[in-house]
Amino acid sequence: MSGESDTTEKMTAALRKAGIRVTRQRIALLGVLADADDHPDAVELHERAKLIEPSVSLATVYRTLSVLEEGGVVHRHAFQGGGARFETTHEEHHDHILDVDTGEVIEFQSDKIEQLQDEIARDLGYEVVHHRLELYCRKTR
Amino acid sequence: MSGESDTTEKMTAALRKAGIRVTRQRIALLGVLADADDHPDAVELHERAKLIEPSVSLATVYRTLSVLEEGGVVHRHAFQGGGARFETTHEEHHDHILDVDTGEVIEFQSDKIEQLQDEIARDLGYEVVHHRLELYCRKTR
DNA sequence: AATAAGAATGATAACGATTCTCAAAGATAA
DNA sequence: TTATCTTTGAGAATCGTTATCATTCTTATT
Repeated sequence: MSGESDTTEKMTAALRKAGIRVTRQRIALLGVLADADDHPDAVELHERAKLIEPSVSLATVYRTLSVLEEGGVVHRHAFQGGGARFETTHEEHHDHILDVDTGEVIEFQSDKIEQLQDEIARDLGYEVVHHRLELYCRKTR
Repeated sequence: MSGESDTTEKMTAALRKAGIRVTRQRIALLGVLADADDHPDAVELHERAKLIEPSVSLATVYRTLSVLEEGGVVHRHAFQGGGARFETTHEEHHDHILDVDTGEVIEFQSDKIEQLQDEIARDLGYEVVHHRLELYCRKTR
């Protein structure tokens, strides 16, 4: 039996793997991110991280998010209104539907759209470095 | 022969048509927007408007841009990095390619992509209210 | 385990883009 | 022309985020 939680070990390993120095704050924040199945902003992540590691400051949350982003561990999204929101990098690329009434975020993926994007760019003499596709939607009921 | 410029008359008419009160500042800003073939931000629009009407303040530029947006006269875009950028509402809807090296903005339009978006949303029980599609690209040479 | 060197941290100031406040000036309709 | 209501300029305030800096912590090396 170890004194360290399973999550701590996992996050430590993940940080080392990404070549990022391991600190209590980073373990806490990465744990929070791994647990989140929504797309929280920095302030929300700060709230959650404080429950695990009360000393984390908002400045460190922002700094760590940038570090994790550079390390390819998280993605930053700048949806309309409010600040940036984050999610851990998982399997395949996806885009987002945003429910304009509830603020809920749904992920989707379409090879067809990706192909069309490449095609359009190519025809204009460009290649796509990255893109942003957000559908602001309302539930049809 | 009129003492008023042709542009002034046109902008005045456009404002009245949109049900927006006519002021010197608004005429100037709308004239600048109509002339712009790029996608300037508020500060840039302020610079240009001051050449026509030196008294315009940045606050009024922001206020007027919101009014014009509500009136459907201009569109506001929040591209990555920096502040919002604006363009007059012209003919058909379009999306944007952004040259990541030069900052240049190219417009494009694809019915196919629009259709696919609607389809994807529909399948998930949503209808698209509006969307954001930006391709961050590099010239292939 | 002790250490040295560099990196990360918390607190808070600073920042850029945008909005708000409020008294003064202006536009519109009667 | 007047009365009413809107818009304006100047600057303060706000929001999300980044920078500063002295202190604390990680890490690699003993």
